[in-house]
Amino acid sequence: ITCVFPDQDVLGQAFEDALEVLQQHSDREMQYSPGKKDHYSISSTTLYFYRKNSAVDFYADEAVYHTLQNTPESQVMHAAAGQPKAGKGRKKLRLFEYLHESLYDPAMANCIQWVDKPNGVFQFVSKNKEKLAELWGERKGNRKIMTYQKMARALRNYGRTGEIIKIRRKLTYQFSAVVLQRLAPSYFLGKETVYHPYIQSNQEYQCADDWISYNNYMYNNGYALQHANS
DNA sequence: AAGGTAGGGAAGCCAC
DNA sequence: CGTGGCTTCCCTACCT
Repeated sequence: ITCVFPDQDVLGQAFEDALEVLQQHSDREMQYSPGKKDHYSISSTTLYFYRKNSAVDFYADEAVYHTLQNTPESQVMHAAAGQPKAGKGRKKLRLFEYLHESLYDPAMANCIQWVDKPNGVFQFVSKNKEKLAELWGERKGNRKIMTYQKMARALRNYGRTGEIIKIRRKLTYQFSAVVLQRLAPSYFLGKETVYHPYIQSNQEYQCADDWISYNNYMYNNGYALQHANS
């Protein structure tokens, strides 16, 4: 497992949290490789782990801000040695996992962004959303090229299960609290005070200018804050 | 008016 | 063979 933290300035605390949690698992399930620690000072911050027991489904690789595609092949091979990339034990990547991963990838920041990170609200960038969709299609190995329209169709299916719901704003969606917690366990482990799992009054957050203008938008249009129709 | 965004039925694909 | 999770196609509606 290779965990890449591309921007330590942004993810500094998250990185420390993840490191702590992963190290807690070191003895039993995971072997932490401290020899690579000098990578920390480089722009790309990388943690290397390998699984002691392949039966243990430790989900940190998908969950914690990794961007495998930015990792040099040699490093990937090194980290993934002895563990087939698409073997039996490996679950197929889900769309919401890919989106979550992209949200933590600075290289994707021109395609997808958080609007309200603690509540899992995110938004596609109109100009570059097709690029994100294309990459998703490539990742899945689809026959035809993936488009935003088709990807959004899949997103609409999430609405039925509630994994991701549509926010009444252009290109904006929200992960459910359950999905959010499943996707970033290290963000919450031992950090209960940080996360508020339910939608709450907005004065508690002022995440971004965007969030404020979002509230203004909702207010001016007379929309309820959440779940306008259900 | 036209293009962008959104919703959803229906059938197809494919790994498991 | 059945099912889950999309993927592909297509039609409609609304908004700017």
